[in-house]
Amino acid sequence: MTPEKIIEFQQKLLQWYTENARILPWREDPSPYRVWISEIMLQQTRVETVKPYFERFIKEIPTIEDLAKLPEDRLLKLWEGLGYYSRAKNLKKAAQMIVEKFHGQLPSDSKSLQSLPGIGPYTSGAISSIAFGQRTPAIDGNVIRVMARILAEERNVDDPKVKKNIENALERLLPEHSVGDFNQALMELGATLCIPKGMPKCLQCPVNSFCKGYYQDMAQYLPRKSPKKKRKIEQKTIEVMQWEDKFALRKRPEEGLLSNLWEFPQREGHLSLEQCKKEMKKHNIEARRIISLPPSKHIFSHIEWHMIGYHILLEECPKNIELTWVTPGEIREKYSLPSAFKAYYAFIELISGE
DNA sequence: AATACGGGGGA
DNA sequence: TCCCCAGTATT
Repeated sequence: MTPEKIIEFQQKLLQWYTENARILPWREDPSPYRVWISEIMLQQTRVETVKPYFERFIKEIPTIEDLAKLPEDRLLKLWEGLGYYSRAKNLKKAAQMIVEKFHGQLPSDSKSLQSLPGIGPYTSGAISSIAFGQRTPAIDGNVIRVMARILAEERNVDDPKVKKNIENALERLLPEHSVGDFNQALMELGATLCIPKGMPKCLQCPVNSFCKGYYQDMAQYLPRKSPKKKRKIEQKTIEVMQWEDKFALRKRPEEGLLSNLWEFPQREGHLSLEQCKKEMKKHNIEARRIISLPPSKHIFSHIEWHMIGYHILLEECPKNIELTWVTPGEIREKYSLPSAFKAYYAFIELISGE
């Protein structure tokens, strides 16, 4: 593109953004802290999902210092249901580093930002451009799609070489001023017009005259990506153990899936009622009554849990150091229980009459 | 280069 | 059922 064309592209896109930008909580005051929190929450997560989490988070933890000293259990409770929980743990780690190494202020350049845990190539570019006005690209899934269509890039965009090519093309398009708006405009375009599914709304697009994919009538078939691999299926048996008005939870390990979150005790495989009774006896747990609960399925990005469950009513409280006994109300207020256990949590709320 | 890591919404 | 989402860290 000629320099004149580039200027025209920038103007068209920014003008469209001025008129069509959605009103979002993190846009009303794009301070570095708020932009940071929003960008972390928005990683692989839809805008509509993030909105309520963001508002609640900022209200309770308004500054980096507050975040740096926030207890992890409280942090995980605020993150409950949002997924990718290492984001929350990295957030606190990064806040402590910012207090220690950067005098409590987020650095403005993308290189320093990337030295903080949880901040990679996309997020560093987003923060430095949106919060600090630095001329850095912010390439997320939206931008990849928009650029692949503009360039009519038919190669696999999962290939780092192809991604680098898109980055180079985008660098040349970045304006000297309003870079944050420019980056957000590209993402907004991807989210509202240049959409991933269904027909892209090219007729409404402010930059369709620059789009090679549009002229070749190819936009809807781009970008091309590597095929996904299939999920592994795991069978689980969930034990909903009740003693008086309390239920047993245990804390998951520090590493791996759903680390440090709470769960109902579970065993590998689908145990029959008889096997379940046998397990109870083996651990010297006296059950008054065991009934089976409806099966439930939970889909992660890379695993499927196919769960069956048993409600196990106990005579006395077992002296198992692993287990923590809590009421449904306490779970709701204090314990971070992943969405995978929703069906069984709903059951205990139901039988507790809450 | 491939895999781990959540959860939900829409076709 | 599958894909995608304002991706990052680890292997």
